[in-house]
Amino acid sequence: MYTFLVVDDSAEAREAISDILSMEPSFYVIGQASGGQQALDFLKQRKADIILMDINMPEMDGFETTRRIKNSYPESTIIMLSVSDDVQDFFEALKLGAQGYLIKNLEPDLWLDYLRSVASGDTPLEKRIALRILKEFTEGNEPSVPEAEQDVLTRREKEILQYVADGYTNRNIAEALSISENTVKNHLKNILQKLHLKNRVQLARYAMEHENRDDPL
Amino acid sequence: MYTFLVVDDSAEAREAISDILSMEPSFYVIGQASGGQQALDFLKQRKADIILMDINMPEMDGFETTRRIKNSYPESTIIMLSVSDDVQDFFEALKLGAQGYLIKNLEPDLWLDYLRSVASGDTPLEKRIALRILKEFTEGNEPSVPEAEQDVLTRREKEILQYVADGYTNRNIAEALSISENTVKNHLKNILQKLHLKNRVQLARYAMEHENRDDPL
DNA sequence: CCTAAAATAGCCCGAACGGGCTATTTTTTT
DNA sequence: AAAAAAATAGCCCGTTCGGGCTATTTTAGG
Repeated sequence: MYTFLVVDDSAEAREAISDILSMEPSFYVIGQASGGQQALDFLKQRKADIILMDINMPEMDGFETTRRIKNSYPESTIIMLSVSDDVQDFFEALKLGAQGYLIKNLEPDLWLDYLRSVASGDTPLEKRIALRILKEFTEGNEPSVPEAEQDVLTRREKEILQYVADGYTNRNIAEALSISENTVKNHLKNILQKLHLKNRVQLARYAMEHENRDDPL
Repeated sequence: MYTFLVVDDSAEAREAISDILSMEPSFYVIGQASGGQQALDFLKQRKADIILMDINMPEMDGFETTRRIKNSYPESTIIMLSVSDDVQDFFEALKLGAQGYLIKNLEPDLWLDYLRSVASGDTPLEKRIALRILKEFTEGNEPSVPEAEQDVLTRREKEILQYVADGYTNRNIAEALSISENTVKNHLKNILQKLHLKNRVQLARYAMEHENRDDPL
């Protein structure tokens, strides 16, 4: 008996996913959400064993939603869904603490296999399974492991992030570093994009949680 | 030999303060700053033993500047200056970790007495001294201790603060709580004022640092 | 019951933010 | 020396913030 919440902005997609899930007798879809906010609202009322979360959604994307759900319910199990086999997205999902990553147009059988293994909680191997499935779509690519996976931010970007976390405005940062406010904004845009975050408060959270101890660069 | 940095937006005030300090041979004013940012910039170059910080300044007020200085240099000694004998301000200063609070139009002798005692580091009694001086101006007032001094925020305000710290926009918060965005903004304004902070990033910091463990309200 | 505090909501307005662009210079790497 | 990455800077434009107001309704406390 495993309960699912399906989060996707497309109603057709939600139906298609529910159909696949219905092929496994022990899987129950107890809710569908058309967006991140809806998902959060749903979870306030009722918990699901496994949350299937589309990445590409307007308003609040799957990364952000996952971040918030994990923030409120760290123990929740989230599988992220995407049409793409983007390695960056995949690692981003893992970084956010998602339990898995599924490419949408895989065979239903593969989905069920995967979800059964997640549900049964054989879970230290989750990542291996995800990798295996992902590999089906990336064979012929680079060795996939893009290094430290934390050093996405450049030195300057980390510096600016620290100022943001200290509550500086863009203008303040520009003054402190003797550069133009436009440059600060550019860095900010890049940082937001790289970290899949949406505003400077979330950046501040990120900075405090990752607490780059005295950036030993 | 004690070095001082005087922070005040008024040049006349800085001069007056420096004049008082010059009456004590072991006191040296090594710098003046006309604003919070200037003070921070100065401290990047040179440290002062004691920082005299005016509270009422445009741009970045004394509370905010103190918060940042304490953030970067927790060991620094800061005395906050004000024309008022506002009890709230006084406690706010202590809360931010300032070592003292001086009312501007006190007798120079009292200033020197006070600063000598701070400088000599007899310092657990700092607060007592500050209180004594403050008392000269509050005699005839209420028993001055305004309770827990932490419960400034109402239940609702704490709730909203939490959302802010989670990176929600005002609109998001309004939706999550089913109230108007205007109301959220009103709460936000009140919170900012009560905590003497300037923007939501600083609120996020505050929230995370004070980590209301599961608000047991 | 009555009153003070809190929560709700609106308006105006300037400042700050964030996204989407292009483009040049500097630094690093190959 | 050439190529790639990073840092700099600008522009436009719509959204979000934050401050200053007033005002009504709800909730608590005396």
